[in-house]
Amino acid sequence: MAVTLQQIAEVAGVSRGTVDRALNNRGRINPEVADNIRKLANKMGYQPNRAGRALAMSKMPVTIGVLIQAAKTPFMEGVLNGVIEAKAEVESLGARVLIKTINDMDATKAIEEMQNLKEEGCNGLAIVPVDDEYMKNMIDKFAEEDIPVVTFNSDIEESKRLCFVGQDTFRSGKVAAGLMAEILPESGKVLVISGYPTIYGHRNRTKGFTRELKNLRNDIKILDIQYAFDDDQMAEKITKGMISEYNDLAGIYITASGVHGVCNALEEQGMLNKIKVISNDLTEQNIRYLEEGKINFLIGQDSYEQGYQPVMLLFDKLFDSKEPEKEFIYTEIVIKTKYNLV
Amino acid sequence: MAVTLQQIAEVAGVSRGTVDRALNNRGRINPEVADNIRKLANKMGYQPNRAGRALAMSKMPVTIGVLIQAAKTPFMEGVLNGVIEAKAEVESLGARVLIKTINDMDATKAIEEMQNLKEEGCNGLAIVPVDDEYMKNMIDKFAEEDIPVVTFNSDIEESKRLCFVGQDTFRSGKVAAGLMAEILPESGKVLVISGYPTIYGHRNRTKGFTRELKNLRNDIKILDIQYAFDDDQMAEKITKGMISEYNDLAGIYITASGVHGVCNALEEQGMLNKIKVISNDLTEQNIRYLEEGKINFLIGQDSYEQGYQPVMLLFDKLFDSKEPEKEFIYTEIVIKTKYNLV
DNA sequence: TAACATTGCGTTCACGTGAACGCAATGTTA
DNA sequence: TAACATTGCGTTCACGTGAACGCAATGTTA
Repeated sequence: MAVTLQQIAEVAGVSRGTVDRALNNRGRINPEVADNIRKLANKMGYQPNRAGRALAMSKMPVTIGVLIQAAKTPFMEGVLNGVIEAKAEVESLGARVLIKTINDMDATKAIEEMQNLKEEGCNGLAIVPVDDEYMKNMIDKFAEEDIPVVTFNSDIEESKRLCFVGQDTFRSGKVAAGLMAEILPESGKVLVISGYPTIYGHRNRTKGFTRELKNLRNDIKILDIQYAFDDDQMAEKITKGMISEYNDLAGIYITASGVHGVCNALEEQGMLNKIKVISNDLTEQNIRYLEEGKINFLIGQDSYEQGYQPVMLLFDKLFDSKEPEKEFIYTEIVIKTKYNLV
Repeated sequence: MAVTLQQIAEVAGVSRGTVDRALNNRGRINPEVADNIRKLANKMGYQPNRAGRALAMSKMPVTIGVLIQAAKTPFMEGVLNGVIEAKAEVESLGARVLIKTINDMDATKAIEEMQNLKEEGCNGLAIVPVDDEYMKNMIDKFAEEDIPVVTFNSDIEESKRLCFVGQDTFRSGKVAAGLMAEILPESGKVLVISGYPTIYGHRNRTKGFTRELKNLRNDIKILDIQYAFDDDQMAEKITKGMISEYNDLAGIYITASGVHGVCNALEEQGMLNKIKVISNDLTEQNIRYLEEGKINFLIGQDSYEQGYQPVMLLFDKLFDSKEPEKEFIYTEIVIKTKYNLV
């Protein structure tokens, strides 16, 4: 049977209140007495009973805010599912979770909503940040006021956020390279199409991909990285250009949006299935192309965990004073073919 | 703020006890009154507070038994981690989890341990069953005594178990076929090595694999299925035989143990990297071969979920009277290369 | 030295629930 | 009709915890 505060109090010969003060560092206690009690609690294997704590804290419930884009992509739906599941779980323990969706993650709007959430009583915040100086300052301000902020999906490393939950994008690029190396024929050229080079994740993916592919296949030449800025028409134009320039083009890796344009180009030039295509993100369109066999692999993120974890990390911190184990909590890198979707 | 029994009682103009009787179907209540209260509770969005329930039930705690092999494979460690995590979670709500490991899942021994667990007060059981008539009867007996049994990893479909948590093995075979189709060269032969044909999972994997590969690649000939009975030497002998018989052998799919034998054969005959190898299960040895590039893909199971889910399903059933959503709860089919291990 | 603050403890209240008990009104049996 | 059972409710207790309060002993300030 589990050890309770009362049992510790009896063994220590003090009252329950004193044990409480000792274990929760509330002060107003003789340091020696506190130390003894802590040692005793440790020896007896005391673990606070969550149910008791939850009831006692229901007067001042832990309140977690979640600020998230409203975008209706399968990825975002997965994230939202994770958030909702976590919400149900912590709410059954008396906590509150306020979910705010905004249409586009514009920094000014987001900062405004952060302020609103604070005024609604949030003592912890999970947010998909944008790379913006004011947003960083806002996160730091929250942290200084002892309102921990967890970033997820994207990150501002220099900020005082508690931790980050998301993908290791460099490694994601390496996974793509490993797959490409498996399916490429003997010799040939590979095209890398990146999104905005200013976006950290895109830069990292291309870096991981090119480095590892060079390692694995010295019979393959990687063409200069092309930037399509998440634009399908641009991606299509680039692809067409490369196909006509290099008749031994064997593979294309796209770090971001633009798959539609690439597939259009391949189809028009009759190169579908001849040129291997690997991309990231389980968007609806990407999934359709995967099912149709127009692209070979998708590298996905565990969207559910990216929603679930931030809420839970904040709850553990605010409810149990439990710090996250790591600063970077990387979600699994998922390889998807048409056979293991869902 | 969350709705409580007390609030419902006030609105309904009855006492809290009456609401409790209505919502938990305890009888001793006017059916009309009960019906009204249930409707009201629904309308008010009542969700029982887990913390309150947990405290109230701490006199007769929910007790969950887990019966599991002691094998020290990475897979089993993952399962055990999942069980341990779930244990911590439900114990913090006052429940108890008794974990029993046995060295080999011998039916007689397992049945004995099931009996022991029942005598120790288990009111729910998670078990990796073996295909055995007596075991099936024991599971049925438990079910009849209102002790729900969840099977995981393997299953006895005909039994009265609550549900099964594990892999869809047929689909797992199809995933392997999809990968094989991607990496095989133009034309050639593929060898399928199965474990014991009597084991449901092995049969299903070969079936899924052969059917789908035939679909995808009519330039590829699939050789007659060979049985290595999870034996490395047998697998090695088969592989050597096939290599010398067919000089266009291009791929090998192994449903079970025997990868070591296959790799030995390939190495001796200088065919490493020339013949593609795909197998199942993230054993230590398999992972090493994957890292060394001797095998191309591993199809893995989500071991953690296979330990975590059964305990949670039983807890939800026993604590919240919540039935599992499905009879078959399939864990994700994971594609592993050396780049997305862990 | 009087007035007040701090230290170091014990005690009480409240949180929401399930189980057990109480008890009047009504039904059933011999 | 007396003795007992059942129905239909209300009431109380207990679970473990955090916060607030109480209060004597000791320290600090003017």
